[in-house]
Amino acid sequence: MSDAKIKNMEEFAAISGISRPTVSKYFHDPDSVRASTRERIEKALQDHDYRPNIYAVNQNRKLTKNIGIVVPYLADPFFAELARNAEQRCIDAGFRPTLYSAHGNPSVEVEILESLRVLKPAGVLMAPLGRSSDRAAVEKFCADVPTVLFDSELPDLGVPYIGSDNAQFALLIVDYLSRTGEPPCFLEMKYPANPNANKRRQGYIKAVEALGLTPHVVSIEGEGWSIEEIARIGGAKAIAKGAFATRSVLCSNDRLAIGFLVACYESNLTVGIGDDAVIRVSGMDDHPFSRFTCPPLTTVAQDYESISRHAVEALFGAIEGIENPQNRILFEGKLIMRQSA
Amino acid sequence: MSDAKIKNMEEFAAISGISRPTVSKYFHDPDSVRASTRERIEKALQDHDYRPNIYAVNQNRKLTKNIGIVVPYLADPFFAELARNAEQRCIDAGFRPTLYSAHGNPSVEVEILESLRVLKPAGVLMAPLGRSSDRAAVEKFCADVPTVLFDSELPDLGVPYIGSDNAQFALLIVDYLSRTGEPPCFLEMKYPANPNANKRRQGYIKAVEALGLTPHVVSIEGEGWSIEEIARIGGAKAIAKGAFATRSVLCSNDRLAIGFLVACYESNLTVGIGDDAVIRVSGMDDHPFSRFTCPPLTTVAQDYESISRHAVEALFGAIEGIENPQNRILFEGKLIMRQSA
DNA sequence: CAAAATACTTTACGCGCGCTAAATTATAAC
DNA sequence: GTTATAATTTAGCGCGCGTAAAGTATTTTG
Repeated sequence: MSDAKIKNMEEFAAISGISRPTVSKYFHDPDSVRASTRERIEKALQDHDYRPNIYAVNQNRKLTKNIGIVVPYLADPFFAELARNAEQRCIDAGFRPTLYSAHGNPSVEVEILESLRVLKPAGVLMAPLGRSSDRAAVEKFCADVPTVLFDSELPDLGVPYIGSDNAQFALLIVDYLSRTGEPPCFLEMKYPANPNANKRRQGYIKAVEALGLTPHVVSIEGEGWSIEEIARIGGAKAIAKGAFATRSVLCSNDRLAIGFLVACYESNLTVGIGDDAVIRVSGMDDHPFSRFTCPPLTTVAQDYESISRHAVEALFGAIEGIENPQNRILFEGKLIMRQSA
Repeated sequence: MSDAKIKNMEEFAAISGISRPTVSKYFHDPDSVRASTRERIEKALQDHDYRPNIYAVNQNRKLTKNIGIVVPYLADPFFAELARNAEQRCIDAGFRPTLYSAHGNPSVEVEILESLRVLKPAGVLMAPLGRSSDRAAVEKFCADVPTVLFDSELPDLGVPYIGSDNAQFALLIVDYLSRTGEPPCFLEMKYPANPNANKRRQGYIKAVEALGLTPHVVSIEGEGWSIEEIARIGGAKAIAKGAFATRSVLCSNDRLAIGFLVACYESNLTVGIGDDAVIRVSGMDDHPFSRFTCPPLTTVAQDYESISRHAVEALFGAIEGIENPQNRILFEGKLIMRQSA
């Protein structure tokens, strides 16, 4: 490794004994040059460690190799995992993903889109905040940049969407809980962040009614992304009021369930399926932390793998201008039985 | 808002009636132009929504406004929070932060540094993986790019470091636990990911010995970042073996404690300070989830705020070439008393 | 072995903006 | 109103690379 630093492609081309346009071609696609020239370039590359200036490259290419990955709340390990998965797939495909979190804030979400425009990304993978998202801003962005939405849908936007079949989630776990004990009540936030919550509630009601039973929905106050804390406070109140008609609670998502478990603990309700337990609690999502609650949380697992894979593939399709007829793909969940229910 | 799209600064300058160099100056620093010209530019900006091409800008500036924020494991909410905090501060200072996670993988960490070189960032804020980091690669990077390390130190690297006074953490909580009950045993991973763990163990030993007592360190097997799972498995084994000499366990960090709480649950040990409790468990870090365990976790809170603020400030100093004599700043922790101990 | 096909080289321009020096205003100070 | 000062304009080069056209070398084909 020579320490003589190479300034630009011109110099590097001279050193490797190949013309600059050919070297440029090589960096764009190594297989596009003859094997013998490729070898010469790669030999020079070993000795001199040169890399094209990314700014000069992107200035001249119509399309950059950048991909934006936008999630609503990165401090939620659920989104961190989804983002990580998608990120790796983009890298493997030769793109440069960049991660953004709206931190639960709609104006931050809009700012992210603005700053993404400047980056002229090839495409964007976006899990919107949901209800609080600036629909118009997102719609306009999607019209300008190939975008695939995931996790949370913005209805009727005409943008490709990959997510979970939330109604099926509810059906699955209502079925299980009803088979193994009392049918569940449903715990949710009164003003949930995204439309998934509504679909889960509807799925719950339908599933319970299909069993000829009466649904019981408990909606608690509180907005924003401090979901565990909202569930802890609201859950304790609901317990004190005797709001739960049965000894089984299905929470709209795992973070709510985690908070509700604390509420139960603080209300001296033993949770689980043991003899001493007085209440069963379950969630939905298979949040990374759900297996480390006490007791470990019974839940419905999102198909992380399939969602991220299909989202990325749909994006690559959109980037290449392929109109996918299947504009909306939903994946089923799997029941994860643990000790809480 | 006219829809006529502006191609470049030349065109925008013509529309706003100001010369291009002045417009350029404005974008570099709005206050560097006369108020009256600033108004004219901003008026044109309202009508036409033009933004300088970021690639052309960065190609010509010696120094970009990019800042890299590198953390070892973004799916850990602790790092997500630290990153978020630092990110916001960078934005407020007019920089463009980009978030990277090594996902617990040393080779990914090196790749991040490589790709950061290409971005020619003004500076980098890095929480290294720790023990598994490629020291040589990090050292070389730090020599080339202004870098501030935080959370986890790479000793004797001569790079500014902002972190916590881990020995003080241990002292604080050993003191508390010993005052209110039996002195704690110390639970840790045999091969911890970063040097903080060692300092905490040393602090624990010193604190216990200062009380004239015998330290008991329990080191469990397992490597990597699945810390809760490691603690669950290893903790259960240790419990079964009767490895804990006292009825009080101090875990090296909150994630270990969260896993250990599950081990206790599964071993039918009631945790807490109530009459029925047989063991007290505490952690260190004040992990975002530590308040939602059952029982809520007693811990020592890292000073997120101070760490991120000082790290960012130290970085800004380094960017401006200011040699800070105080090359290493440690912050004290605060005792957070909850129901687990 | 000649012709055709492919790969490469040379030349040259363009991308959008940073930056500078000199000339020309506009503003502030007296 | 004159000066000193600050702000702006004019003019033009340079950054590093993409890309196109035309010519030359190499490989493939028959």
